Amino acid sequence: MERFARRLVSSLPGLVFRGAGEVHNRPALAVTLYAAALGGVLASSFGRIADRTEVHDSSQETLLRGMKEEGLRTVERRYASNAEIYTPGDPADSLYLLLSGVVRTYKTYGELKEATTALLKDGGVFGALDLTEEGGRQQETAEAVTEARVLIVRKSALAWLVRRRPEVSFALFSAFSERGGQTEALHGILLQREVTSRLAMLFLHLGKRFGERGETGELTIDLGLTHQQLACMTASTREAVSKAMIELREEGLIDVRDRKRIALPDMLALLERVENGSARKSSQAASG
Amino acid sequence: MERFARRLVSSLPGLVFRGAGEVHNRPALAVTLYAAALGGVLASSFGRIADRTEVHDSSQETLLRGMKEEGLRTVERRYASNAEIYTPGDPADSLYLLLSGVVRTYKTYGELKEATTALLKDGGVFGALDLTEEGGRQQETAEAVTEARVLIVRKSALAWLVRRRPEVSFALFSAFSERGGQTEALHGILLQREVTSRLAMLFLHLGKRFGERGETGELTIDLGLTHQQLACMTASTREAVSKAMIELREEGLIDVRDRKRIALPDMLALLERVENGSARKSSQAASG
DNA sequence: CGCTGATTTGAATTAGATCAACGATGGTGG
DNA sequence: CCACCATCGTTGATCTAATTCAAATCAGCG
Repeated sequence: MERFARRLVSSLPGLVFRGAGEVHNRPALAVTLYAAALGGVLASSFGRIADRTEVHDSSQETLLRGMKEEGLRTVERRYASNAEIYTPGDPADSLYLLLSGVVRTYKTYGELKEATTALLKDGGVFGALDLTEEGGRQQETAEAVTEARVLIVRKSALAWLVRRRPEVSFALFSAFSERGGQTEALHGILLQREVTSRLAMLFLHLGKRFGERGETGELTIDLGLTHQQLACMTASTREAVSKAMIELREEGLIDVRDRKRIALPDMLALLERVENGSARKSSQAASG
Repeated sequence: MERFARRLVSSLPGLVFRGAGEVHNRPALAVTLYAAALGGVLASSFGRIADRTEVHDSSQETLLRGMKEEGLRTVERRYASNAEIYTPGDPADSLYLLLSGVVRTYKTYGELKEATTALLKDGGVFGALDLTEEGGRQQETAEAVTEARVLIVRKSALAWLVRRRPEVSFALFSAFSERGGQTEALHGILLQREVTSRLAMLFLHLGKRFGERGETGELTIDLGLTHQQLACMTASTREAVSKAMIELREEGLIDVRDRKRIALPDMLALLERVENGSARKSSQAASG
């Protein structure tokens, strides 16, 4: 798949994939690399399926099978839409496996402001991601976006399982790094200066993770997100999101269907929009 | 220590630690929680020592001992200050353990702009943090800030070791979650709207991780950071950092000693500054 | 139908980026 | 040891983007 993405990317004007060692501080570098990161999605737009999620799913299966076969005590719980799963201060002695549905985690900053830190779909793992600190507490809030089924496992039980079945640790590593990728993506969003770019970046990210491919082959994000929610994910305001959405819509980069279904006709154009938007005002080769 | 932090925090006006379930959308909540997270540092300002790093160090020892005893093939390498350890596109088939010195990882955005994503000290682990994807590539650049000794281990070798010695996986979990905490902290910084707040947040973070306690009991950050470097860590500019620094200095929240030694006389006041700075302009109870 | 919440628009204000310029600093090589 | 140069810190003027505030429109729903 990576080969495929490389071919795909290098077939576009201004996007050249370079090998290791050649990639220092060149124009359009960020586009290139991010395009490579988007490889799964881009490739699947040509009829192929991203393999990242498959890998991940299989590792979750490994984990679930291991837990089952060793008779680990787990609790499966259902949460209605908007229900809180845990809040800051709750003991962080368990890990949460999302079996179905969508869950988001967020932090509150300022007095009333909240920022979404991650959006998870089935197969995701959340809760403070470490097995060592038993006495820790949650630092953020997790809430169900859609109805969700969650499997709750004590970290101590998981630690026991890891000792007994080392291979499940790989499932955990995989889940952790998946989560790491999420937060990395959030950086990609927050580091953009302009609201429009941040929003574009967010859509790229959401499209990659939650996009559904319709009949026409277009990727659509159908999470029923309000402008307020988008503002929370881009560290911005409702109004600014409204304006940025209109801007992106007029440029044909996104397309809002009936109610809150966001279609992404051209992810690469969207990506270039991000680049150009921020490239316009970049200066001062930084050395810090 | 947590109990201690709680007592400490709740002894301050406006800062009340609440138990689980009581912590929904209350004023000063973020202060409370962040103060709890800072517990180690705050507590140590009363003569106690943060335990987080100790735990971490011991887990790295476990890892090193395991690698040694099983005869894992590793490469130890020295890097001069400012030397590049890897760049984007390099194969991500190894993990890097920082034995001594300081290393930073950064990404380039736009054409010339770079953003520091993590600052690591001895005991830190870097490189793409997953053991599963062998074929992946680095997405960011790692460079030595000070002279650094780095131990490089193949992921495949590490995977073998995990299977053979399940306990080392805990060391890896610990290292990964440490890194996760780093990126979380970065979010805390980037989510602040104002440069002054972002800078204050950065100092809190750096103080927590790199602060040295002098004779007077003050925490000082002595990394020789330039304004340009601070700008890179706060997604801002040199000039804006200059102004923000002066502002913080005039408020007595930081104190710059001879050359580039930043002293933090009162971490909690700094924290409240972040809160108030953003509280002034918070509105719209968010539900997204 | 009137309510509530979401979206959109506009005007005023402000924070910060940008650009330019200056002295200070520190390291380099002659 | 000194001249040179690059980087750093600071300041001010200008300009743009985004927040803030206010208000109108629109949607679904009891």
